Amino acid sequence: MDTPYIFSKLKNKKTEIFTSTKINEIKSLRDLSQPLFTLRKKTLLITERDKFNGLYLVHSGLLKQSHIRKPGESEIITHFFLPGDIIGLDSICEHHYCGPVTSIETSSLSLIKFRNIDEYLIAQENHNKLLRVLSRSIRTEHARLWRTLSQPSDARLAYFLITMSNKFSELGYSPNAFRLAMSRQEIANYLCMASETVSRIISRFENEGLLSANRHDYFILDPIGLATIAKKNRSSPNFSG
Amino acid sequence: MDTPYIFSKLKNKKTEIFTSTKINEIKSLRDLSQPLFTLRKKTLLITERDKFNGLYLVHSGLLKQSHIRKPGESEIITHFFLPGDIIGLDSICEHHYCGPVTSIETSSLSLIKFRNIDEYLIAQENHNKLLRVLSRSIRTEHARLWRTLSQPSDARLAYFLITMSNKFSELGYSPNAFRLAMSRQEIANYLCMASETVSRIISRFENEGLLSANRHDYFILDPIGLATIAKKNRSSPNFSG
DNA sequence: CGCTCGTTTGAAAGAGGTCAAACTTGGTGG
DNA sequence: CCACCAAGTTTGACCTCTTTCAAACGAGCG
Repeated sequence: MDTPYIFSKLKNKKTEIFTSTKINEIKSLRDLSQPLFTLRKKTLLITERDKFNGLYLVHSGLLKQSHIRKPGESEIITHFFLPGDIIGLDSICEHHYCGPVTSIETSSLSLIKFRNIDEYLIAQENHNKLLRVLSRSIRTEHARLWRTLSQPSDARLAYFLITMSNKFSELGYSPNAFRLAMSRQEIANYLCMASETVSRIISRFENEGLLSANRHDYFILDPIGLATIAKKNRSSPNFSG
Repeated sequence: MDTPYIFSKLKNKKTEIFTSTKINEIKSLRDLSQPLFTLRKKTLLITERDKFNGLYLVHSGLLKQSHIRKPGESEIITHFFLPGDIIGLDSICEHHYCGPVTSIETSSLSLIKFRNIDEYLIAQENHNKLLRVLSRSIRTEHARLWRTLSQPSDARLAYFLITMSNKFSELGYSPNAFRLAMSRQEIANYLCMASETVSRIISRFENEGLLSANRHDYFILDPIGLATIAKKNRSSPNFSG
């Protein structure tokens, strides 16, 4: 199947709408941030040696955070940051960021500067916002990692695609037709699998009529079927629901 | 090898010392908490339906938090809580706790009540403490899960034992001789492996002279060798350091 | 003393990783 | 405009690790 017509739309859509109820707190954080700036693709935003100086709010584009590995080793990707995501939550009150952050495609961001956390957060209101965001972040990250950890690779990938789909949906895009700028290798590193496995499973999904994938363009044909695979897990093959 | 002499000491040691510099913030949080209470072994502290009403500070004993699974499925253990740990960090500003929390052995705890988070956290000081604890918790949990996720099972188990060793060391106990009240099955669920695999790897470690394990009592004979196994990973067999 | 539950050990099967080769695509230069 | 090159992707064969199934073992408890 060729690239669906909707992809051409997606590629040009540059809006930065924050429509999700989930990110209400972020909206107000955005008001406190510095002006937008643009980062060209494959550019380092944060190096491993940068000191923590604030949170970055992603307005458009895609970035990744990775762990430092020895040369020759495959990189470990800990986060993909999409529009609406916040970079640096795990580094508040620490001296340095967790790992280098690189843009995968051209992205626009704004900085919420933290010269001194105590100085910045004088308003009780800001404190509470931040607490909420942090606590939610712990929960969702933990849930995501546990899902990844405890499930076979097809379920991991299906869950990843559904998560992406939901994110795009929240941002006002189509949940079933989207472009993922990251490579297969990067998806594999994010999900802790070999890139060959990602390829194989995508091929299998295509054969089963669940989705259509052409390089960076994905088209989910059977969201329910995909969700069924994402929910299945090792210890309960006869899953019901 | 028989149970080393030190175990008898450990079993009777009921102190609740918080000597770690890592948990300075917790110390002061403790001052704000309600009196101690005791929970008998294998007792539910938090059910899946309990509404969030505060953080629990563990003074002694051992508890586990799990995820709700359908009957017949093996449980997923997301956390073990040792003395000095805080239960509920991922549930601040949420309505419910993440999953049921059960004591594995007799434990003593205190509650830091949060009738209303805004009411409780009037003092800026408390806010900052909590921010620090939360941010650190995101980072350490993330690191732990990534380690678990990306490494073979022997490295997972070695890392788990080292983590336990460090925790006991921080609490003022011996780092090389300790009692873990959880069963093999529970360790396996925590590390996302089959309990048989845990058994096999422990046997292997014993044969290799790395440790001696007798039911719930563990005696680390070669901490450096264990650390080497914990650090090795899939993509770099020729690890150096 | 015998029961039960957790643990250990063995054998077989399956999932995923590694290695290697073929293929596709986008960019470059003639 | 076309040929070529480099990088990413796909596919196949093989191998290793882990799980699963099954049975034996051991300790604690009535």
